Amino acid sequence: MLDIRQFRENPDHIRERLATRGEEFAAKVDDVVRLDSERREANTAVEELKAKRNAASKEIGALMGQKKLDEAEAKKAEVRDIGDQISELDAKAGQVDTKLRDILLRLPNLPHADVPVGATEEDNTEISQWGEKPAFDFEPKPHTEICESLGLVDFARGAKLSGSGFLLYSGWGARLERALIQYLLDMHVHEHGYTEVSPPFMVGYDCMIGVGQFPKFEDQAYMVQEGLDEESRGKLYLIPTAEAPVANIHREEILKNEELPKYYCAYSPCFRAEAGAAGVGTRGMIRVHQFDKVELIKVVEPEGSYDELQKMLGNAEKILQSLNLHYRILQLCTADMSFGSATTYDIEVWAPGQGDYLEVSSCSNCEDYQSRRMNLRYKDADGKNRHPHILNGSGTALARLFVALIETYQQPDGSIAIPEPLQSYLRTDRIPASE
RNA sequence: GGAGAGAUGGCUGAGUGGUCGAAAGCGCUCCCCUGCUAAGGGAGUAUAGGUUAACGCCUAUCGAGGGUUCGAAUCCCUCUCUCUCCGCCA
Repeated sequence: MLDIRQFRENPDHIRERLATRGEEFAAKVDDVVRLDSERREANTAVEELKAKRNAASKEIGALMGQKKLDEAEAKKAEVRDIGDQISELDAKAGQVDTKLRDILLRLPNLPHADVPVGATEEDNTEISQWGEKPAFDFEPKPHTEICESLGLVDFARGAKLSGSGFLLYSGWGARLERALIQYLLDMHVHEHGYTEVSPPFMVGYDCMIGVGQFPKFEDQAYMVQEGLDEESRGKLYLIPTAEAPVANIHREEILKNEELPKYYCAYSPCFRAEAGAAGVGTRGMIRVHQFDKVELIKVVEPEGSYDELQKMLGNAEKILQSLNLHYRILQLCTADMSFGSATTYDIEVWAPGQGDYLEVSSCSNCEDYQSRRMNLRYKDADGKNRHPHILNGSGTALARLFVALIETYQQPDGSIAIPEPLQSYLRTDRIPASE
C-alpha cells in the first residue's frame, strides 16, 4: 500500500510513477486525494461532536453524583441529539474510508527510479549472463521425453489424479525433486545465513492482502472449504508461494531494530490456478498448478535494502552456479513487475531441450509496500516506528530447475549425469537410462 | 465435536456503568541523593489518526466486530484465539 501522506504532499510524483505501470493506476490519484480530504473533513467533524458528547456526558455524571436528576435528564436529551448526528456522520466517514482503502489496496507499488520503463516483457533488460549454453553432439531431448523414457514423472497418471497441470513424480524423479529441495534449503541455511521455517500451506485472507496478492488477484488462488460447510469457504487459501505465509510472520508486530534484519527461507509447494494463463493446458512441467519452491524472505531496515536485494539475488544465483547451469538475469520493466515490487530481477535458466530460458527465480524489493499493508513496523534507533522493507526471492522454483537440470545433463545413452553437489543427496552420480 | 475457563499497557496484575487511557508491582529511561556494593527519593515510560509554528489539545483503541446507554474495560450478541477436561484422529 502506498503512503497516503505522499498523496497529500506530492500527488504529481505518484501519478507520474504509477503511469509507468499503467495509465489506469495514475488515473486513480485524483480520486485518492479527493477521498482523503473528504475523509479527513468528515473525521474532524465527527471528532468535534464526540468531544462535545464526552464533555457533556461527564457533566451528567457529575450531576447524577450531586443528585441533580432534573438537570441531568435535560442534559441527556441534549446529548442524545448529538449522538444521532454522530452516527449519521460516522456512517458517511466509514463509507468514504472503505472506498479509499479499496482503491489504495488495488494500486501497485511505485517502481524504483532505476527501473526501466516498459509496456511488455519485451522491455525487460538483460543485466548479465553466467556460464554458457552446453554443447551437445546429439539433439537434446525435451524434458517431457526424458521424464517419460526414464519414468521420472508420470504425466498421464498425474492428470488422471488431479487433472492437467498436476505432476506425479515417481522413482528417480521423486527422489531428484526431494534431493533438490534439501540441497537448496541446506545451501541457504548453512552458507547464506537464512533461518529455515516451515509454514502452513494455507493462509487466511489477511495474509494474501498483506503481500499484495489480494484483492486484485483473488481469481488466481485456490479457495478452500471445510468439508460441506460453505460458510467456511474463503477463510483459507492454498498458498501461491511461501511468500504469503513467511512475509506475514511478523504481521501487525512492532519489531525492535536490533531484531533486524530477518532472513527466512522456506520450502513449500505452490498452488496456482493460472486462470487464463498461456501454457497451462500443455503437457510438461513448465507451467503447472502445483510446484515446489524454496523461497527467501528478508525483513530489513530501509537503508541498505537494495544491497540486501543484490545479496539475495546472489544467493539464488549461487544455486545455479553450483549446479553449473547456464542462466541470464533480467531486470523487469515497470509493466512486468509484480504488484508489490519496486524492483525485480528475474533469473532465467537455460533449458536445452526447450531451446529457451525458463524463469526460476524472481527477486524483488517491495520496500515498505507490504509492511504497510500488513501493518508491520520496527522501532528505529531513535525509537520511531517505521515500516521495514520486505524482500522476497525464489531460491529457486523447483519444477523448472528440474527441467533445466535433466535437459542440461542428459547423456547420449539416455541417462542423466548428476552434478557433484547433488550426488550425496541423491546417492548416485547418474540416473540410469532404464530401470 | 462436547464441557468449562480465560483474553487488560514491555511483563505480572487490579478494575463489573460516570474525571479509567486505565491502580499497584516489575522492567526500562532520565534526574537527585549516597560513595562500601543487586540501597533510597523523584519524574517519565502504549499505538494510531486529526489539529497546532510549538507547548498542547481532540478522537479512537482494555482480543476483534456489532448492540444497549447521555456515557462501556465494565452489560448484551457474534466471531477469533489461548488454556483445562472428554471424544475422535495422522
